[in-house]
Amino acid sequence: MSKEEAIIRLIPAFRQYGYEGASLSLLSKASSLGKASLYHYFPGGKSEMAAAVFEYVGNEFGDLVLKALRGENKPFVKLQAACNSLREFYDGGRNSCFLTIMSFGSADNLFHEQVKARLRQIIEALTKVLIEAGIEADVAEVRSQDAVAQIQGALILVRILDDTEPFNRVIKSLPELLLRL
Amino acid sequence: MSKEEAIIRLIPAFRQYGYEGASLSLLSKASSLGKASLYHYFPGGKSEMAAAVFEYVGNEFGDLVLKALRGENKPFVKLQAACNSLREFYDGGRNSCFLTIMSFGSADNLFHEQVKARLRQIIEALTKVLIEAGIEADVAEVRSQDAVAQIQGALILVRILDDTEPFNRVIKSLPELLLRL
DNA sequence: GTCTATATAGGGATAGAC
DNA sequence: GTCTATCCCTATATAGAC
Repeated sequence: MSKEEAIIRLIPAFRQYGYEGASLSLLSKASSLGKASLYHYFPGGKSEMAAAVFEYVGNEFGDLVLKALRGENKPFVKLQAACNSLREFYDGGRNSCFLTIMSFGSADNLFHEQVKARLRQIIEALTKVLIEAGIEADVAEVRSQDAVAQIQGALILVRILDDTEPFNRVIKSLPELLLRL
Repeated sequence: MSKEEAIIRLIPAFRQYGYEGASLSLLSKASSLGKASLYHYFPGGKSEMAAAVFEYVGNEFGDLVLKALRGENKPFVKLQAACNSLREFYDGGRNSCFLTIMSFGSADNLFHEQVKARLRQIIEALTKVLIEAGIEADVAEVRSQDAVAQIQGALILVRILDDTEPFNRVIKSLPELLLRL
């Protein structure tokens, strides 16, 4: 098994149980690897596993969502593409966001700066598209922040209410909401 | 020390570290009570402590925020009052929401239904005010959900970005956003 | 690279004195 | 009602065989 494969198998465990909740026995089961094997790939232990997962998922997000925001298409088209990618990335709202997961408990102590950097990157990419669309810079920034908050909040509602509708609704309305006059 | 006092002292610990992250040693320090004393007040152990905290905070929210949504004032006035209470309740965005905290890891297994009930209660109370204001029922419900999501998301942004502005902005714009035509 | 077995620390929880 | 001391279990992490 490759390290990448190991990381991929760890993702759902951290996603569902959070950093503290994902015990090594649990991670071992989830990956079908003995504890010692996990330590072979991640000598730094659990925190290194979480860091690897966080980085991997972050890159995935970059390739899938942020990529859609770059390029030469019209802003509205790019936003629509990004929203489709978002739906895929979050599995229609069923996946929790790692930024949220990593912002609690001791994970926050360990990863605060990295999480902050990722979030800023997302907001910045979104802001750029809005500016392209002719929206004033400071309005664009605020609106991007609000959009990200809306998504994060929707993901929480989905978890709690056992209903993916809040997420789908947000995703559907997002491009127009962002580009409103 | 009364049980209520014990609960009050436990609140910040659970808020900051989450359910799994709040170890008994930590809870013991936070409350200035020995572990055995904690078990005197909460024979059911940590889960009972969390349940008590969750209930207490929920009641606090009811007395402070939901109360503002009842009564005879005009909808817009009630929403403004509720937003002021929200700002107080979340300490300007510095407090995380217990609904979010309790929706991860094993806390989710333990408290899922209670968390869901609380969230529904909040959405319902909000929806009722919007209906009073003449908004159609299904629009009102959707808009209430979105508002709650916006707040939850803003609280996450605040945590991650170390900046309370996203929360304050949402709170400020919420009454008009909810009652827009 | 993966396993079994084990070391060590910290977790939740209890007993019993005061 | 609060403490000290302690129990048992699980958690993280490591050793060493294959």
